[in-house]
Formats: sequence, C-alpha cells, structure tokens
Amino acid sequence: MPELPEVEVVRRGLLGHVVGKRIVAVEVLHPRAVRRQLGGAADLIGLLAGATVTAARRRGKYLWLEADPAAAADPIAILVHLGMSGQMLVQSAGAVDEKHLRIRATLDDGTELRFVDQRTFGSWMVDDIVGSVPASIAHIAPDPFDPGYDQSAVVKVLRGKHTEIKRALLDQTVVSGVGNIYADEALWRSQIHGQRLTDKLPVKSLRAVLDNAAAVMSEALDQGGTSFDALYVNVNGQSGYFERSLNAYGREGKPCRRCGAAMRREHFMNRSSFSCPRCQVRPRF
DNA sequence: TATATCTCCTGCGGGC
DNA sequence: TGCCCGCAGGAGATAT
Repeated sequence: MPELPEVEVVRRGLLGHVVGKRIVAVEVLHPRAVRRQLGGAADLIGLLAGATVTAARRRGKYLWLEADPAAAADPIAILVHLGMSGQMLVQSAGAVDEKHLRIRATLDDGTELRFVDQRTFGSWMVDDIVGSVPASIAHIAPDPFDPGYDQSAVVKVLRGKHTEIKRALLDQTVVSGVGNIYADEALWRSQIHGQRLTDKLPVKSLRAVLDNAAAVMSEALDQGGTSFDALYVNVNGQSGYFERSLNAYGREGKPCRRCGAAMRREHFMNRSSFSCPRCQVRPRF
C-alpha cells in the first residue's frame, strides 16, 4: 500500500522520466480515476494537452507534477493520489496495456505515462497551485521530510486532541505520509499501544512516536519502499524490499523481535493493527 | 466543533 | 468446481 516512502520512490522516478517532457495526448479509460476533476475526463484532457511538465513534487501521500499549460497561463498541478493500488508507470509506446490501466498520457518522446490502479481508490486531477501546494491539498499537514515540518507544533496539536494515538497518526491533517503499516511500526518501536490517548501521553512519548515514524519511513525509502505483492511498484515496475524489515505489520502470532511474545492483531478503524501484547500494553479505560 | 463511523472498489483466499 | 463472504485500506462524506 503506497505510503510516504512508496510515493517518494515514484516521485523520484518521475523526475528522471517525465520532467521536461510535453504531454501530447491524454486518454482516460475509467471515470473513477478522474472523479475529483470537477469537469470530468474531458476537462482534464483539455487542460493537459500540450502542457510541459516542469517538476515532480510530493506532500505526504500526495504527488503532483507541475506543468506549464499550452496556452499561456499560470502553472498547473497534475495532482495524483495512488490510493491503495495506484501505479505510475513509464512505458514505451506499443507496450501491452495493463489490465487495470486507467489513464494514459503520451509524451513527446513517444513514451507513455500510465496510471494503473486495480482498486480504483487512486485518482488524477488538475489543480491550481496556491502558495507552494495544489489548492485541494492545502489542508494536508507537512510530512516529516518537509522543510516546513515542525515537530513541536505537531506535538502541541496532539496534546490538544482527545483521541487515540494511532487514529491521530493516520489523520493527514495532523502529520501526513503515515499509513497503517508505518503507524504500526512507529508504535511498536515506541512501545506504545495505538489506543493510548494523545492528551494523556507525555510529550516525550509523542516525540518518540513522531521520531520513530520518520525513522521507519526513512529506512523504508532507502530500501525502495514496502511491497507485499505486485500492487506497489516504482515507475519501472520494480518492487521495494522493506517488507522484510517490518517488526509489527503482518506478524500476527509470530514472536516479537524484542521480547519474544506472540504478536497480536486487533481490528481498529475498519483495518488491522499489529502490536506486541507485552511491549505495548493496551490501556485500561 | 471535534471525533467516530461509513462508504467507495477489486481481486484474492478460505470455507462450504 | 463454483459460489459466497471476509479482508485489504486512504480519505472524503456522513453521523454522533
């Protein structure tokens, strides 16, 4: 599942393959892939035709390509969210279409930028850039690798909330980039159960969770991201290796790598959470 | 206003 | 073999 490290791997790939290229044509093969575009597929196609990509940027799990439109105007952002299964692939013209190909952008060097998305949670949209980010993600908080990230400010927000720490970690308006996998990893490293309340946790613990979230995502990035199957790949279709380094996620019943206790799995927010019953004591309410 | 829950979607695996 | 069901989960919409 693409979280910050996986999106960053994709962004870096796009830097080398797409930036500097002009979009010759765009084809939308599934309406859900452009559901965030107010004018629909025709609008997106019209805005992108002839645009030249000038940069590839990211905030949290959102990725965008900055582009100069064909008609003289302000730069636009091609805002991309990979959802659960989105892939941005650079393919040569004539390559066989992927089964779940949703959008095809043909570039002026003959290659194609393809958006492939099995579960259709991902999307593309064209957006205005306000300040330094697309307008529609202005509410998304900086991620731990953003120059504008301020851990003290995040701790202050957490202390002002009355909610569970894992829920807060997944709230992209508090700190962005963290998803279910890295939230579990950060909490395991911090020896804190995800149901502990943010306003009851000491500042030291909140800082530790945020530090560990940044550390685990940094390590994952170094290994090309986390892949469990073919649903996450870089622009060349290759998978990352961080899955081998996970200490919590997906390890139900296996011994905790710190104390040896059997790892548990709990249902939380309609998804699974993995933790150590000995190192991460569940709070009593 | 803040927090919690529901919904969208597809493919896979397990059970019958 | 084929059908049904649960599961995976990001984020916006809706409910409390």
